[in-house]
Amino acid sequence: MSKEITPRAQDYSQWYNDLIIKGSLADHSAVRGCMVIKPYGFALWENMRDVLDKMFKDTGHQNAYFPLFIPKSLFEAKKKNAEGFAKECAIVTHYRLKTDPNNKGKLIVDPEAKLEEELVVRPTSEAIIWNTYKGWIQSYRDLPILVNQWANVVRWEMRTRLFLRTAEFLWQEGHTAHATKAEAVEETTKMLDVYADFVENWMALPVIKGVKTANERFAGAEDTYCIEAMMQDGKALQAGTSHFLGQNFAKAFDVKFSDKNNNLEYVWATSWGVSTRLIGALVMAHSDDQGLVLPPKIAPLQVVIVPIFKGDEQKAAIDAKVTVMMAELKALGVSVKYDDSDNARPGWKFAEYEMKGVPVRIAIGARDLEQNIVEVARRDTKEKANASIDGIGLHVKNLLDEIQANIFNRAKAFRDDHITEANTWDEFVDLLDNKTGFISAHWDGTPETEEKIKEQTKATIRCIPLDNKQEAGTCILSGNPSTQRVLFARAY
RNA sequence: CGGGAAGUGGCGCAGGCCGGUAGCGCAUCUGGUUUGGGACCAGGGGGUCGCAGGUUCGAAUCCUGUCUUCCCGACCA
Repeated sequence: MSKEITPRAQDYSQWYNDLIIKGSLADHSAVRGCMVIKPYGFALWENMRDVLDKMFKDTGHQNAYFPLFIPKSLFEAKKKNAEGFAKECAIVTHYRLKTDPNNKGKLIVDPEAKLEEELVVRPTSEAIIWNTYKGWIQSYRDLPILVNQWANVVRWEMRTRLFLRTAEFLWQEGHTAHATKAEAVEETTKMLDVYADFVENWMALPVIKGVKTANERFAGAEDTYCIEAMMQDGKALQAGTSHFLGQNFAKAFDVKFSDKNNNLEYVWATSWGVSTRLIGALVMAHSDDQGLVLPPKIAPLQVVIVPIFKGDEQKAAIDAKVTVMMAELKALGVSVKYDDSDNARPGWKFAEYEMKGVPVRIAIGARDLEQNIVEVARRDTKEKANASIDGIGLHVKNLLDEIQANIFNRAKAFRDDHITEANTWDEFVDLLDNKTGFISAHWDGTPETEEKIKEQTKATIRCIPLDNKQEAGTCILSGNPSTQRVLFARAY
């Protein structure tokens, strides 16, 4: 069949692409570097979005929306930020097309319709938002501002991969303004905790919280905090970032407020975001050679019921039982679909729902009815077991919880098993090439050394873990003194 | 931006060197038999061969140009 997936061991990249496309999450589009997110993939994103949105609101944030276009003069106001993104910006220069006088039926850009000032299609929204905040903030009484927006952004990447790096992607970006540094720093770490909570407890993906080195820091930030996850090939994937922006943007956009003592002060800022890239992380971390493996808590569909029958009589008897089971499951908040379509046989359906990563499958046939049981198959381990129809709702609900926990534990065991300490350069290179994963090693703290390591091995410092212990050592490359180990890895 | 591959029914591909008006698998439609791990039989529908020029009596095939996508690299918060 054309539905076969390239095994992980054979070609990891192709395996990933196959999962995305054959699992019906997304497709390539006619636009270079841009994908079509299909209904199944979008349902997954919606579930993730809904959970995050509630978490943001529970921590006092509100949603708003800012323009897609940013006037170039505003964009370049914060120099460091602008330079960081300059190489991958899409620019609007004209506002009208006209028919081509030399080529009937074709359109050309109307040279008469050149914009006075070019518009940058947002790669991120700090500039337009801080320009707006200037008008919102006069007094300490106007602070804090805790705003989030769900939006699309465009980054003209040279090379793209479905979900992991696309020219256009969906994300949320929080932008907050505070009266004090301490409050802004607290916000930065609070949102990092929210991300870690979400990714670990909903996506079942263990992460390491840390802070980025200067080289990897967000353009315009004082500090970039991150959560780093490990994929099944041992590579790292940055799953979310939270930036402490200091007063950088306030100064660039002249945003001041009067404090209680009537002194004018610059506002302190944070920004934080996660994107559809998380879907890529989810897929790469949990799935197998049979298809997607989705965590029950965010799976678009948690349970599918497949009937097996000969003739209308059996079908009617099965339908009756299924109706009862469905009601029971739905009452417990479980999403369930009864696939009694007659255009595919049971075996085909089994394979199809495994491809799509539906956590639990229930098969019910005539011989099950006689014994009042069903066959329950779990996607994560592919184990099958019979279960009594009585109390099936609770049974399945518990099973979903068990699957959620198992997927997390499995990923965590793999992750922990692939964090290794290296104490010599040879050891470092050997681990990177042969064992893969994260390598905990001493670093002398200079950007130059970090850069050299990257050039020689393609490994970057993923983060300095927040709970890092201090210990004296010598840098893996330079031999200079070091006070702590940092995490290196090759990354997506 | 460098290197490679590819654009042919909805999807995946063959045909191309050697030009003669398009074929296979899957999907789809109709009828029937089936249904506990990707069913089978019979019949049917669907394609200006990426686009634009050129050579030729004749181009999917040869030539020139062009567009797009994918993979590898460089680049990447």
